[in-house]
Amino acid sequence: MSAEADPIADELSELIFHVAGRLRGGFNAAAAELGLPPAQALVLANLSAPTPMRELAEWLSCEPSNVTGIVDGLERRGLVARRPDPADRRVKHVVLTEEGERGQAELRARGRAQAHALFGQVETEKEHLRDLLASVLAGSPDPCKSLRR
Amino acid sequence: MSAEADPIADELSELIFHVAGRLRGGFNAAAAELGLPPAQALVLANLSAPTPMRELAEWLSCEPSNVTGIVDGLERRGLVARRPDPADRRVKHVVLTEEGERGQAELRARGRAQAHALFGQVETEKEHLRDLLASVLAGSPDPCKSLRR
DNA sequence: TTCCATGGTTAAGGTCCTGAAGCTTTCCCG
DNA sequence: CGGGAAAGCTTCAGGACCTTAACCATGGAA
Repeated sequence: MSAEADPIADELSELIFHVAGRLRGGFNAAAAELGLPPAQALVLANLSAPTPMRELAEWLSCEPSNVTGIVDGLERRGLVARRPDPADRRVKHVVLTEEGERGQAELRARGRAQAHALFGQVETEKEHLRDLLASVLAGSPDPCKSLRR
Repeated sequence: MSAEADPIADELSELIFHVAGRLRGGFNAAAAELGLPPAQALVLANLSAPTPMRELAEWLSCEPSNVTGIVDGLERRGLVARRPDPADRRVKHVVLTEEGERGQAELRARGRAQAHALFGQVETEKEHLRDLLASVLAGSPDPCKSLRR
């Protein structure tokens, strides 16, 4: 149990939080302009293929009962629909409506613009930064599969 | 309005979110073991000098009315106290109790351990990673002052 | 068939957050 | 000096998020 000081790691945590906070702030602002609360916007932005509720819960790292409410909100706004799985009538797949596709495109466009603006600062070192972050994550296993594509 | 693709920036956003999520997950777990909800733990971990409510609100990027509730929680648990400012009787300074000092030490120790574990992966490049992240943040103005020390 | 596991929902309870309204205290300008 | 505007904090109403426990319907297997 190494109790070394490692002040650089402390700094790194703080920096990561700041950068993530900046990104999340921008994302939430974009979501608010579409009249969407953060969690609903997060799902909308990352949903592509029809996805069972349970899978969404895993991806969000929360309880399935919570996902019910979030998807309820998206459904109420007409951005998403529940489609029963013909093979297993217990599961319901969440799918984008056409309105949902538009909202997703809007959110993703804003996210891309924001990322481009933020990381333009390190234009010449983007690949390096990416590799460093990736190797940080490679340390411990992360069971989160991507929801996109 | 450059609408370039910039797929690296997209990747970077996702990576930042993942790393931050890992950190936040660990922090929240540590907080939960102390019986503290996330926001209260966040304040406890970062509070050092006596701090007016308004300043806390700025640091948390939220409305002052919200801070009231969070500090109420910490006060209810005996970790924090409200001390009136003798110079301006409108303001109340939030200060740590002895119990609060202990909780803060515990939270910070866990945070340090976690950061060390995570960023040990890039041992030889920590400084470089720090500089890259710092220059990302240098891009736009961030009015958030540190609460520590 | 019977039993149990699984996917999803409901209900109750707590935390976080906002906006509007209110209180006290301070500040400033006439 | 006096009176209004402004600042700091709280309260209230309302919404969103999240967890646990209980429940229903379906599926699978002994």
